[in-house]
Order: sequence, then structure tokens, then C-alpha cells
Amino acid sequence: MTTTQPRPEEQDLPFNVFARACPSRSTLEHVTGRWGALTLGALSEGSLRFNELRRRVDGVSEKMLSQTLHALERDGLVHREAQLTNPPRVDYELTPLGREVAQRLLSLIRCVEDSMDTVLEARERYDAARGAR
Amino acid sequence: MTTTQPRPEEQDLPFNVFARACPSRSTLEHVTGRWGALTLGALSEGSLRFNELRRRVDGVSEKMLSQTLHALERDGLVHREAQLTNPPRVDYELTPLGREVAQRLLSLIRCVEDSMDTVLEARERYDAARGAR
DNA sequence: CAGCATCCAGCTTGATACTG
DNA sequence: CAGTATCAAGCTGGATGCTG
Repeated sequence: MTTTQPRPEEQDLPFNVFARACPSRSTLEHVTGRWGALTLGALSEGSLRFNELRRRVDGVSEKMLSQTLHALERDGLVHREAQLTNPPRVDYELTPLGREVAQRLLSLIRCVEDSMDTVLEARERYDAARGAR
Repeated sequence: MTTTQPRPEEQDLPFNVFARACPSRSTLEHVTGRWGALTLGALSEGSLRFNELRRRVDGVSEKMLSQTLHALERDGLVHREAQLTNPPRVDYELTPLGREVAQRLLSLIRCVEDSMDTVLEARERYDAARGAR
């Protein structure tokens, strides 16, 4: 007997973000959420401690960072390394999977950053065309 | 005198998502937001009408889709083509910039989808370790 | 079909205070 | 330092009804 391969190309993936109930949607949200994206971006350059992260991700509150890190850790994208010293020291770093995800995310982020001149022009045109009416 | 180049490598980009006030942050949010990401993903395969989009992006409300499309159009990522017929017909399609962004976004989405087995395992481990305590 | 305007429940978020 | 707990406020987003 042969293995059951639905279609050689564009096979039905088991996980599909476009479906409401698919768990991949929540992971994507953790990754792309306001703080998730910036946290992964910051960690992509190396491991950081809690308050280092807080300073890097401008505007994040203690609570949100904590919450974000928990979600990313739970999804296996971030590894938490705690030293039971006094004062305590906790380092956060990307897992191998986290690095893969972060790399693609950074590619997107850089693409957006590099496009901002165009975006800003588009916004002006849009607003001008609207304000006129 | 020479031109003022801060550093040859890793120059200070004019736009930086990590800074609270940078406009690139809002664009990134439009792109990666729950509905923004799925809308760009859906449009990456070709132009779609309003209600086609609504069906593709499972779970999006009329209001949210409308709002999302406006934001993406304003940022110059989506082009809106309206035909003044009766009944009206409006097609949405990606701009060249939108296609660049969508491509990177899709790369991220596929990466997440393909990683879901690992993610789900990580979640189980995390929950097990927590539930025990 | 392709939307816009309004209302409002509830989730998200930020501020503050406290713990180990 | 590295968080957790709590609470008020505001924004998000869904439902509904209406327009061209």
C-alpha cells in the first residue's frame, strides 16, 4: 500500500490560521501582538534579563511584559532561565523555534520600517483625498 | 568634508518600531493585527470582493473588516477598486508594497502553522509543570 | 452588494501597591 | 531584581439597524 498523500501541491495543512478555531491563530497572535513582536525582536539579538527587556521594549509595562513572556514561554518560543540568587537573576532567551519565528518576524519588521517613507506618503494622499470631501 | 555617515553597519534607521512614538509601530500593528494579518494573507492570492474576504477570514465582522481595509488602504498596502454599478462591486487587491509585506507575513504564518505540533507539545509541558504545583 | 452609524458588554491595559 | 495582585478606565469589537 502507498502512503495517503492528499495532494502533492498545496496539501491541506493540519493547521490553518484562517480557520477560527485553529490553535495556530492564538500562537500567531502571541507572536505578532504588540508586545510579543517587540519582545521576540529584542531577544533575537541575545538573551536579556527582565528589566533589560523592559527598557528595550519602549512603553511596555511590567505586567504586560510578564504576561507576554509567559505566553511565549508556554508556546515554546522563549526559554526562561532563573538563578535562585539574591538578588534574583532571570534570563530570557529564544529557543531554536523562537529563533526561526523571530527571524521571519524581523524580516517583516525591517520591511515595514524600510517602507515607512512610502507608507507616510500614502497616508497623506489618503487623508488629503478624504479631507477634501 | 565627507558625508555624515554614523556607522557603516547597523546604521541608525530613521524608523524604529522599538521606539514608542515611531509611526512604524502603528503600521506594524495594522499589518500584524488579528484581522490585518489574515486580510493581507487572503489578498495575497489575488484580488477579492468585500464579502469574499469576509468569508475567507473566518470570524471577522463586517465592521472589523471594513476598519481593517481602511487602515491597510491608508497605509498604501491595499488598493480599493470600486465600480459604480448596481449592485455595487468593490475589489480589493494588494499594492506592490502590500505584496512585499504580505510575502514576509505569509512566511511567518506558514512557519507558525508548521510549528504547531512543537508548540502544542510545549504548551502541554508548561501546563503540566504548572498544574503540578 | 458594500458598506456606515450607534450602542454597549467585556476584555485589555496601565497604575499602584505589595512579595520573595 | 523579578515579579504578582488588584482595580478602574478605556478601547475593542460584536450586534443591530439603516443607506446607496
